[in-house]
Formats: sequence, C-alpha cells, structure tokens
Amino acid sequence: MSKLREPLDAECGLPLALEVMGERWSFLILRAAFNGIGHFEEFLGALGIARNILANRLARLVDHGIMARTPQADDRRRVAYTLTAKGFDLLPAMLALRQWGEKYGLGVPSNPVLVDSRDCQPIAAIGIRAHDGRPIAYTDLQWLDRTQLGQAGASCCGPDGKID
Amino acid sequence: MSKLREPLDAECGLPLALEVMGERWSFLILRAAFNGIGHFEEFLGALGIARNILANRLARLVDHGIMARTPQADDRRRVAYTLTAKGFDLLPAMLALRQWGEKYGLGVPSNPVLVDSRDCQPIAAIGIRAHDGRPIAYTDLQWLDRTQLGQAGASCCGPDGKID
DNA sequence: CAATATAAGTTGCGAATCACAATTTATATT
DNA sequence: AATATAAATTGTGATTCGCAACTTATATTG
Repeated sequence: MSKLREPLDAECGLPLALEVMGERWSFLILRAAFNGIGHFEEFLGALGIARNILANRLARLVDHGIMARTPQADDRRRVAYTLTAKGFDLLPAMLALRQWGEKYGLGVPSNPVLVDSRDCQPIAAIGIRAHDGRPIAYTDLQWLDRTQLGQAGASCCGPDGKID
Repeated sequence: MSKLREPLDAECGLPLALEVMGERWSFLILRAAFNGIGHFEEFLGALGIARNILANRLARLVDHGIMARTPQADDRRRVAYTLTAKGFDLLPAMLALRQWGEKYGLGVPSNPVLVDSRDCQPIAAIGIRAHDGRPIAYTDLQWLDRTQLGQAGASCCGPDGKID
C-alpha cells in the first residue's frame, strides 16, 4: 500500500519508525490502546476517526507487529487489538511527544500523571542521559563515528558532530 | 490550512504535538536541521522532498516556533532556517523514535553515535525513569489522578490506571 | 546599465490519501 | 428463520502529495 513512498534513507532508524508511526492517527490509536481501548467500536468512539481509516490503520499496525489481532473465544465477532512488546516499546517516544506538547501547548498539566508505583512519584521528564543515568545538557552532546568508540583518548570528539 | 482537522482532544499534549510533527517530512526536516542543514536547497537535496512541500513544511515549522527564518545579511536571497529552543526540545522525542526504529528495523547500528562529550560514552537509551533517574519497568507504571499526588499513603495507586 | 545566474517560493496537474456515509460479511441472539 | 451486532469494505467528493515548470527577488558579470 505504501511501497510507492520513498525509501528515504535506510541508514537511520527514524525513517523506519515514521513509515508506520508517521501516519496520521497511528500515535492516537496507540495512546488509546495504552488507555485500555481494545475493540474496533471503542477506538471509533474514543478517537472520532472514520471507520475505513481505523480499519486501515489497525491492519497496518498489526502488519508491522505493533498490535496483535485476536478474535475473542466466546464471541468470534469481537476482535481484540492489543499492544505487542514492540508496540509497548513506543511508550517513551509517545511520552516524549506528549510532554513536549504539554510544555509548549498552553501548559495544560494533563491530569492523569504517570507515576512509579513503588513510591507514587511522577516520572521524570523524558530526556537525554549519559550511560550512567546522569542528564546531559544539549551543549555536551557530540556525534561520534562508531569506529572511534573504544578509544580512551582525551579529545576523542570533534567539534562538529553530525546527526545521521 | 489545517483548521479542518479535528480538535482531537485538547486535554492531552499528544494531539498538540502531532498537529505539527505528525505531518509527513516534519521529523525528517528536523533531523536534517540537527545535522546542520540550514538552507532551502540543502534540505531539498538532503531529503529528496518536493519543493512545494518543503516550502509548506518549513513555513509551518516557523509558524509554530519550531524553526526560525532569518534572511542572511550579506546575501538576502539566502534564508537560514535554524532550530529554536522549542525545536531543540524535540530531540528526545526524535531520538526515542530513532532508537525504536533501530531496534526493530533490521537492527542497523546507525553509525554516528550520540555521545556525552565529557566522557565520550554513548548516551543511554531513551526510557522512562523515576524522579531520581532510576529506570522504571513497564510493570511498575501507574496512572494517578493529579489530586491524589501529595498523599504519602501507602497504596495510593489503583490497579487500573489509564493513560489520558 | 543590461544580461545572466541563483535562492526561495508559487502554480498547475495527476495520483494518492482522507473523511463521511452506505453497504457487505461473518457471527451471535431471539 | 429473522433480527442484531462487530468488523471491514466500497463509493464519492474533498484534501493533500509529489513532480515539473514558472515567478519573484536579489546578486553577479560583461
């Protein structure tokens, strides 16, 4: 269906992620799924999406292994759509987008807060951290060629790293 | 231009973020900008995007304060497009998407690695962390109503939190 | 100054995608 | 057998996309 689109890059994971999640409604369907929505008519009511678009998006998400389609045993008319592990792994990306939207779009606090159930404290803002968990400022970020990784030398990082 | 689209929710930051970044090419333009691309023809060559679409997307990104448009002083034909602070704040979301694409799309290592320039170690995977920086497993996440936040009681979290 | 070159942006057109409604298929209920 | 329900498909018009050619504004060259 979407094979007419450009191969884009293939050297970066971003175009790959956008091939599925870059389409309209994909992330909102995912959010509804995280909310516990699991059936066609539920998605329909929760999102206000057109039927054919919803059917198309769900099929696409299933094709890409982000959601699983399982007709219910007791009533095989009903089809349950559930997140796979691959789909669940999109939660950080979804939260990062959501937090960004909250920060810059009217500053709504967005009532249900995601908390750590062990101490009931809200989670930290999704951000960039060093290997030890320490937050990194944007000015401390560099792009380094993979071949130069293991070297313990001091000035290993050039001044003009590029993002691929 | 896009006012015919649904208001979607307005209670969640996600639809707000998707209004701009959910359109095709938006994230790829952003990636190019992080790469140092800053002029119209550069974007054109780097992305393989159509001229009119690029002009439209850049104008939209500028309208939303994600990029800034500044004609150069020495040659006013040339227009420099640069990321604003708001645009820069999309880096965590972009990296989360990119890492997800890398993880599930052929497992390409994606050569230029983002490192902390202080110790030249690759950054940690973008993930969900507690307020103190400790990573949280998906099973330890709960959604809590904002009004119940300050309470130091033990079982403050119900068993069926929902994402809004 | 006139002619040409360059950067950014616009317009026109066919193809793909979108939203809305009505219809179809398969299964369940009465 | 008749009706109801869940999921998905089809049909139609509007919107958006991608490609190419054109326009506008500024710079450069003879």
